[in-house]
Amino acid sequence: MDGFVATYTNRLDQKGRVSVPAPFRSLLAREGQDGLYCYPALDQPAIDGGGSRLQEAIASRLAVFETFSEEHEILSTAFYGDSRVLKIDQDGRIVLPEEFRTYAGITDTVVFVGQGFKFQIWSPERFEERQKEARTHLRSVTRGLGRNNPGRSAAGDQA
Amino acid sequence: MDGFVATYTNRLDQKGRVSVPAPFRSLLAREGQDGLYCYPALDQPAIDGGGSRLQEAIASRLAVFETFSEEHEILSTAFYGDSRVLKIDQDGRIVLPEEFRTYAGITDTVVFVGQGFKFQIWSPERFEERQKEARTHLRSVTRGLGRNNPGRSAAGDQA
DNA sequence: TGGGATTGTATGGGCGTCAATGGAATCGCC
DNA sequence: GGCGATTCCATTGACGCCCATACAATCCCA
Repeated sequence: MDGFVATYTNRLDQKGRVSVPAPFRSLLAREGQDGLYCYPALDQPAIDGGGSRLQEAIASRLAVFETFSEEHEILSTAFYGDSRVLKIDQDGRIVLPEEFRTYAGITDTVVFVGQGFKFQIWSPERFEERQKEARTHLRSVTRGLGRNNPGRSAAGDQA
Repeated sequence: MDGFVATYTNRLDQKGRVSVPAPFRSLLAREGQDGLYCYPALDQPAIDGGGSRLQEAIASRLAVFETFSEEHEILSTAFYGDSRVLKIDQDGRIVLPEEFRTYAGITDTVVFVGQGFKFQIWSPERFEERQKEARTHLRSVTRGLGRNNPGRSAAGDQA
């Protein structure tokens, strides 16, 4: 069962470095990646990250369009232009670029959230808000289904 | 999977030289190119640049049209007629020809934008608009529009 | 079974190297 | 010899690489 699972909270140091959770690192290594592929999440103030599977997913979305078509041009600008390949140093850390920290509202602490074939990087505060929403939403859904409270929300707890 | 990824902003000096971003240079080297293949982008005030993969993409794009057909003539003129092979000096810099700077509205700063198999060179001002447009477009594509209609609507597959 | 040792991870900091950039020097064509 | 173009050199600042520390979980062994 390969996939990014669980959430981890790590701190940024003064250089803007942060450790990628070890389980995520070993999964990336298994995908045959040395760098970490990242871009701003489309509909959330967070950063999407992953390895070759994430890249392939993006490439396949572009592949349906004719090369040099206007559609291909503009989408590749948005996809690749906003992406970064972050180098993972030998201690397992990355430096989060300024644009990403701004976009996600990150200052000195980040949350890594596993999402299967990719994961997300959040600021703790914003992730907390989102979790709250997700829980109430989930509760209303389960109530509607007439089930018992199944327990925690899907995204799990702290590591 | 490697391609041109991310955006870099570099300055032109008084001689019109500008550093090609180091990651782009190493990718060009891996493609077995020493020069940088460039031409004015078809529908945008920017310069397309790349290596052998870009040239192959152009060739295969042209190949679908019959030689001497009107489409072939028009496209080959656009792709080949105004193209240049810019020499990369030993410090990793190129000299942007006057025609290119004029076409792209470049004065003293340029933006290199990765687009996978190629990249583009923009003036910062114009790129900002273009980027806004691209992000908006991506959002609208990803949202509601038919995800299973790769052909005519804008959307590809799920990522 | 308890405690010490060991290992792996996260984190902080020092330092050398490389990339970007500006300017000088050299080459070549006219 | 003049002038543009190319090569070479110097500076600076960021980044990668390395080492040190702290802490927790695990293992080993008496």
